[in-house]
Amino acid sequence: MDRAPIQEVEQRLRVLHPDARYELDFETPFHLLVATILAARCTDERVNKVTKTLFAKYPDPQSMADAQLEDLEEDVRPTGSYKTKAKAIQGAARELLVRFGGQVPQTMAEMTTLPGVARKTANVVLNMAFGIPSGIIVDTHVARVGQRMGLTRHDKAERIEEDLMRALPKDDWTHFGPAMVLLGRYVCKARAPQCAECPMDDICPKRPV
DNA sequence: CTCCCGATAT
DNA sequence: ATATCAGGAG
Repeated sequence: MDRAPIQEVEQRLRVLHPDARYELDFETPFHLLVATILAARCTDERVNKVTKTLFAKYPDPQSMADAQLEDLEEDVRPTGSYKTKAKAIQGAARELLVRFGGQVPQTMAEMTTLPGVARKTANVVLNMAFGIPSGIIVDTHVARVGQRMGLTRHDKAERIEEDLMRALPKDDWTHFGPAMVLLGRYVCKARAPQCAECPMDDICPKRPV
């Protein structure tokens, strides 16, 4: 077997993680947008620690737009790339105010005009905050697991997403991403994949990635 | 392709 | 001590 049957993978993921959600804490679409921008090359766990205090200080686009950039930088520092990220979340907050009436836009085209937002971030917000099947979340976990299981032979997120979207009915898109993240984070781990305990073991070609 | 940066696993 | 992890912009 050189590739796992993706429908079967999704079926099993449904059983294992029926309510799979992205693990970023948020109360509003704006919070999820900010949290996801901060999640670039950073674990969700660390983002949640940072956003807890961040959202207490800056709960909405207006307060974040008005913040001192230096304060923002200090607040998001533990997530890495803090200067870039502080600028991105403040820039995004200002764009929301100026162009979208203070609301997070609900289309891929609009979302990806925001600083710090490409397809992965846009998909997280559109899928999780609005329930819009804009695409499939492809983060490092989905990419790695997808490659190991032979669900794609590409290594760029956008191409991987295309392969997955082509192979899966739209109804499965929003579930598949977060469920694959869980599989990747706890079983099909980057460093030491736990194949012996993997529910996909019998259908996985185990490609080296 | 390089740069942005910090935390944890080994 | 050092490798590895985690997306987007320019």
